[in-house]
Parts: sequence; structure tokens; C-alpha cells
Amino acid sequence: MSRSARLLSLLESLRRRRYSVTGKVLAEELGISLRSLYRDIATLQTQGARIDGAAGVGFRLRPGFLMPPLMFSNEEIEALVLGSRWVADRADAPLATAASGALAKIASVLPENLREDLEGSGLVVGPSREPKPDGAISTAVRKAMREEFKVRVDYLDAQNRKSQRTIWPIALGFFESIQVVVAWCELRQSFRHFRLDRIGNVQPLPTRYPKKRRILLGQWRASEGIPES
Amino acid sequence: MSRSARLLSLLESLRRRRYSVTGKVLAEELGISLRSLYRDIATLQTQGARIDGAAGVGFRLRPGFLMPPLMFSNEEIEALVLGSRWVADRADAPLATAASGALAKIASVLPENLREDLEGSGLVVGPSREPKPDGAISTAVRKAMREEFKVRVDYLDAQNRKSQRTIWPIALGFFESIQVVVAWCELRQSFRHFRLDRIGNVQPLPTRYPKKRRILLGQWRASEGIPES
DNA sequence: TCGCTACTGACGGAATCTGTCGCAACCGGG
DNA sequence: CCCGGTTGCGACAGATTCCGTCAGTAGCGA
Repeated sequence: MSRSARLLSLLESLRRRRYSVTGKVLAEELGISLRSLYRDIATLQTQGARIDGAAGVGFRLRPGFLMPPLMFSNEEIEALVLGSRWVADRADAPLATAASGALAKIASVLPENLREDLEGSGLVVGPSREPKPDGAISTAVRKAMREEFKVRVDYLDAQNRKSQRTIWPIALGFFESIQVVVAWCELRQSFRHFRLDRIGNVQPLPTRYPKKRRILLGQWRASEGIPES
Repeated sequence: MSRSARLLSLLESLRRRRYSVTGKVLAEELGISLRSLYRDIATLQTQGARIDGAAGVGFRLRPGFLMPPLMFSNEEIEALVLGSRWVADRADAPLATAASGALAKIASVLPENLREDLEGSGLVVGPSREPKPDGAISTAVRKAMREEFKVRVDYLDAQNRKSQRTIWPIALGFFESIQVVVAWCELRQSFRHFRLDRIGNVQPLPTRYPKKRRILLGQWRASEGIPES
């Protein structure tokens, strides 16, 4: 690989990661020595890329870019198509529609050859075995999450006890056949998760919850020991 | 000026002009010889830049090398993030990397407020229960599909009989825990599907298969009664 | 304090780049 | 049909850059 190609791919590697990467990892990824990596970083910096390097932590590309990114590779197109097909198959109707809408927008900026890749992609998703869960609940929960509003739900717990709770939904997890909403539960005053198929009814409340969802998400991650993805 | 810096500014020069420029002009602008300019153009082309050069006319950068800004709805962003996370979790390593790469590229052409939606998306994919299948086989099959090449595989059928077949892979299906490749089997002279975890070895052949993959895909769909997605 | 990591400098051998020359192929206009 | 302008390619020798290794400094977090 030529050096200039390598610089571009280094930029991509940095762009891809939202948090710090150590030089050693990058060097291995590119197949060069650590010393050369530092030289490459220096080169990019002199050309205008804003790269933070902190000792003991790693490198990070600050948003604010030297160049608009290059066009998608055909593998990236494949990944997007496959992912969208999965969403179209597994998620509730509005989200499924959004998935194909997003794909259409991407297609419209693609050069001819890549558009062919997109349209003729051979990566398909097998149909889900389980029947689709109630889409209305999923849609309502996502809406509340997006806008950071509280909702009131009728819930049936694992022991089949009914309860009614006010929760602050902060994440929605997709598993093989079920979906689980992670939320702060006002009743229990702690983070809980609720299977979507055990929620009988969702009533959106007009009250915003008092913290940023991102903050809550971070706290939940910390409490469960889940690293930043 | 280092060569890599020069390549970037050559790209800028080409992008700035809507119509053809002669090599001589570009060479003078960059302060290099004509021969070196041709070499630089060739380098950019091998790196994916689509540059038309017509004798007697000049060079021109065709659109589609750099990504234009994109606009999505919040729901479309959510769909893309969710889909990409699923791919990043379930597919083989290169495809998983491509998924996050695509997302990063999308992020960098998004306006600020939408970028926040992308980074703070609360839609997550539960970890797969099954161990990941052998990524090398999946990668090799995808490559053959993309380039329409035949491959030779060692296969263990449902009755545990070993066989070696030359197949034309045309599609790869992702199911809950397994992946299945759909292919034309030269041995059986018909479309067959092969579980990826029962393929012991994949040997890429240097021969292209004689029909377009899209045509074969259509024939297979017809033979199975699957509608166009 | 310790471990990890970002940085920098120097050096010699390897790899790449550069300009020059020559030549073929192609386009448009005379 | 020819001719000037242009892209494109190969070869070559000298200049330049690049690379890995070794050594050392310094900052961050625990």
C-alpha cells in the first residue's frame, strides 16, 4: 500500500471511531511500525487534520474535517443494504419504512456502478420466525425516547402481576425475537427493563423527563458495566 | 510539498473546475513535470478517483468520488444506526468494519443536530447468543459473489456426507444463528443452498461464472417463488 | 510510585519519487 | 489526409523520501 493511500485509510480509521484509539492499535491495523504511525499522524496534522493525542489515552479525530469523506466502498454499500433489510424486516412499520427511505436517499447520490451494487445486493435477511410484536407500542416508545418524554405503561411482570408505572424510556434493545425497553422507573426509582410484548398499553405523558437521555444512558451503561460502543 | 499533500491539492484543483483541464496547466499549477502529473493522476485513479482523461481534451473529475451532504429524517437516522449495529454485531469482520465506516461517513456529512441523533441513538442490538461463525468463509463467499467468480468448496451435507463442489454463489442469507449461501451447483446442475457452518474450506477459482449474478438471482427467485424485495 | 502512552531525534538501508527522453494512440481542425 | 495538441506508457539514473529500530523524554491516570 502506498503511503498516500495509507494516509487516507488512517483518516478513515480515525473517523470510524468515536473515542480514543491507541497508536499501537492503529499501527497494527495499518501494518506499519509505531514510529511510522506517529509520522503519518504528524503529516496529517500539518495538512490540516485536527487530531488530538493525549498521553496515556490515545488519539482522537476532532470533528471538523479536512476533507469530505470519500464515496462509500462497495462493502459499505453491502453493509448498509443488509442492515436496512434487517430493520425493514424486524422493526415496527414506521421504522421499516424509514429504512427503505434512507436507502433510497443514499442511492440517489451514488454513482452508477455503486447503485448497481445497492440494487443487486445478494445479502438477504431470513424471515423472523416469531410473529411481529405490536408495532404501535414500539413506535410510541421510540417517539417518547426521541423527544425525552415520560410515558405511563401497563406492565405484566415475569410473575404475571399487573402494574402501572411511569417510566422514562432511554433505550430499546432488539433481541432475536423480543424487544426490551430500558427505562428509569419512577415506581422503583431505578433503571429497569421491560419486555415490549408484556406492555399492554402506552400512554404518552406531556411531561419531559428532567435529565438528558444521553446522561441517563451513560449512567445505565455504568450501572450495568457496559462499555461505550 | 510532500507527495501526499500534492495529491490532495490535485484533487482540489480538479474538483474546482467544472470542465476539462489539460495536464500541462495542472502540472504548472503544482510545480511538477508533466510526467509526474500523469503519475499522480494514475495514483488517484488506483485509489478510487474517477477521472476521465480524453486525448486532445483534458482531464475531468467525474462526480461520485466525494460524498455530497445528505439529509435524513430522525427516524431514517435511527433506522440506519440500528441496521449498522446489527451488521457490526453479526457479520464477518470486514463487513462489520464497513458498517461502522459507512456510519462514520454519513455522520460527517450530516448537519450538527442530526449528528447528535446518530451518536445518541437509543436503539441497540442484543448480543447474539451463538458464537460467531467462521468469518473467513463468509468473507471469501461475499468476495466471490461481488466479483461473480466460481468457488470450490468442501461441503458436509445434512447426512454428514462429504463432497467437493464447484458453485456459483449468488446470495448470502442471514438467519438467526446461521448463514446460508445460495448458489448454482455445477455438480447438481441446479440451485442449491449451503449452510456456511458446513463448508469446510473455500477455494476461490480464477474463472468467472458465465451469467450475470443478477440474472441468476432472478431465476432463483422465480424458481423459489420469492417476490422482488 | 508505576504502567501506559504520546512524542522526538538519529541513522542507514530500502523503497519511492522525479525529470528526461522516446514512442504510440487518439482527437479535432485545416 | 495530415498535423499539432494531448493522453498514456515504459525505461533509467539520480535525488528524495520513507521505514524500522533504538534510545530517550514527558504527560496522564491509577
